[in-house]
Amino acid sequence: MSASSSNDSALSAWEASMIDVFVRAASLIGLPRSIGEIYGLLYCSPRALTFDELVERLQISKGSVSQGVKLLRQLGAVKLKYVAGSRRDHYQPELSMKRLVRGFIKDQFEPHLSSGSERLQGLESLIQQEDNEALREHAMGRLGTLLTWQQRTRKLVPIVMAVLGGAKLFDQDSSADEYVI
Amino acid sequence: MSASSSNDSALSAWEASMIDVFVRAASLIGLPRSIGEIYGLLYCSPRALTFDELVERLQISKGSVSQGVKLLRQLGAVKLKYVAGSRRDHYQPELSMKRLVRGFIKDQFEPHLSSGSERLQGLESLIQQEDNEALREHAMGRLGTLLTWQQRTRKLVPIVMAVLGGAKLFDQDSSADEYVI
DNA sequence: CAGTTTGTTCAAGATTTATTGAACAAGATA
DNA sequence: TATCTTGTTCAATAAATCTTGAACAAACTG
Repeated sequence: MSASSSNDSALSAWEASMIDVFVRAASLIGLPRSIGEIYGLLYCSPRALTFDELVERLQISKGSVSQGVKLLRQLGAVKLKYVAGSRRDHYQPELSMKRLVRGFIKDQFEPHLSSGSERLQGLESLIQQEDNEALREHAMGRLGTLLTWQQRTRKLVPIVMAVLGGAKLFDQDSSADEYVI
Repeated sequence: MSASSSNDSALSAWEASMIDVFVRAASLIGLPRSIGEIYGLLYCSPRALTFDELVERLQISKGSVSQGVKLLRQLGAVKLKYVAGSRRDHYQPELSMKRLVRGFIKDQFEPHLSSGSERLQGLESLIQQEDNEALREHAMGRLGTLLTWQQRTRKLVPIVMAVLGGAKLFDQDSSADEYVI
């Protein structure tokens, strides 16, 4: 017979291909392959899947599934569904793009933005210790630019969320579409 | 005397701290440490720096500087400045946030978005090979959702660029600020 | 309680990614 | 042409990250 423990849980062609899309998307935002696989399989499935089903169909370890599901739930990308008569956890994917993006921003992006703010605060006093006056003034100017960049980034977040929430803006640059928040 | 070949090119406290900001930012968008270091040092400097100065002040190899500068130029984050009377290349940082973001999106983001489009195209025919009709219809529904997400992402790019370009939008969600493109 | 089911933890191993540095190419200089 | 300067390439090495799986904890079952 065929090699390896062939079970009927193998992924179909379209499932493998759709999971591949999520694996690439995960990699794009710096998340490991297994995360993309787990979310991808849940996204393909018409019903909530159990821990064991994820292990078996994806052929990855229990450890990977456990950690992957943990992070995905933290991001709000996967939710538990309680199924009567079963002790097992059943996992479902979040399907709202807005919530997915919000979860990612809140968990993976905002913390860096906040710690960045603190860091820039401390930078000013270090710059004041520079002896060379011209260089010190130059550095203060650059610090100012950095603060501007930070402010713009902060303003961007709610705008992105608004667009993903279905809001429309009027956009005079792109002639074809009209947006209004 | 002190250990190691101590030269007077060591980074000052504020330089190290500012470079650290860029190293973290680079890591956030999936770029290696050396890229953040190179851009960071150029950002600190009041004048264009040479290849050798980057190697010596950052204490990284010629290979890293060569590859790092190559990518940064590709992203449009670093530009050459021709200096009369010197054969060496002199590098300067791009200081426009809009151009920095545009370069990053064009080089590192758009390609993935484009290849994603192709991939979704092929997915439909794979789904049509699914025997189970209910499952096939479910999969088609999910593919549709994915296409919607892709469209929204594409619409987002020009909006982000517009905001970074200084455009203002009216935003009814955040009560404090008013934006109008 | 003893055994079972379900999922977690984390150190070790596997894999991926980044960095180094010696050999090399291209162009200036003498 | 021979030599020097400047920067690139890429195979080997180092470092960072991910995955595995055995040991463990918690909660249910009989």
